[in-house]
Amino acid sequence: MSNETKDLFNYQYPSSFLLYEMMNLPSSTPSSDGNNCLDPSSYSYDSLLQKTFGLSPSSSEVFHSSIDQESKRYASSDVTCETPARVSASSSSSEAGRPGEDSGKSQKKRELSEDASEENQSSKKVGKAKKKEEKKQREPRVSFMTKSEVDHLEDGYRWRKYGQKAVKNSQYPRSYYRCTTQRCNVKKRVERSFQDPTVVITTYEGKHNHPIPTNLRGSSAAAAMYSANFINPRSLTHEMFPTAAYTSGGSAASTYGYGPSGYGNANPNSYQEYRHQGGEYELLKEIVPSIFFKQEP
DNA sequence: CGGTTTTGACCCGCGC
DNA sequence: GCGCGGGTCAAAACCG
Repeated sequence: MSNETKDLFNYQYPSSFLLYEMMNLPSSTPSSDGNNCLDPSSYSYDSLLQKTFGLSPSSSEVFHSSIDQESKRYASSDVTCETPARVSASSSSSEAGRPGEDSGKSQKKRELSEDASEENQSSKKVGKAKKKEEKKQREPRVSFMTKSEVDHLEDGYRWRKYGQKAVKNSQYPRSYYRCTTQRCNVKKRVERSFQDPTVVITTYEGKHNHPIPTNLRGSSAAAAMYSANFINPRSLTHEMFPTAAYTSGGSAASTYGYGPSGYGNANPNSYQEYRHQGGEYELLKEIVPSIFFKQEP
């Protein structure tokens, strides 16, 4: 981590560390072996970090937990990708659902309201079936756990909040964000761990089809990314995510950072910009390099 | 004034 | 079939 980064990091997130997890979602993902674990062979997190973040594995530990569907997220993972010594991230590639996801739901309502109109009658049914398929093939998701006081991590992209829901068994709500770039269907969810309020879980879904907005608040954005630091998440992870596999010696990468603002946005300029970590390694590559590599001494 | 956040309503899938 | 929880919509409020 560069000095600059560090400074920034310390400045903004003195004690934040990042936990991360990448998951493949639906079973439909071509992930290697069928289980929902990430395929270690595909992407070693360490290497990922080193390549994209320029971080060395020794810098921190990474946790990886395989998660199935978010709904079962922290509960299902007995499957676990007992991660060996290294964490691996996998990418699922089902981009199939592409056009959908978003459209799926948005269509929903539109259909409902427009259905009233004649022609939509048929599209309604078709649409539903279609939606179903689309739904099954959700986009790859990547989720990160970051110890931070702020909920909103800045990752360089611009997001618009479109919903918030109370999370069961948690006193903290989950916020839903969508990339504001036109035709970009990337979404992300942000919530706090109910077991450790200091940990923010951010889940990205989809892949950005556009470059990162350049009007970031300078290094702060990058810093932010770094900020989501990683520090020995071990204890945390174990307690919080029983199923999460944890690796020692791995490194963690931070993906985004926050602006000083949190929920509401204390920082006028940074309020809704983050760096997004797409759903997969590729995404990481797309995004990270520009920011992280630069800072590498 | 345009873009974002808030928030209640709605839809859907799933388990019982 | 029903209830529950998750995810999204969209109108209104808010803000720079």
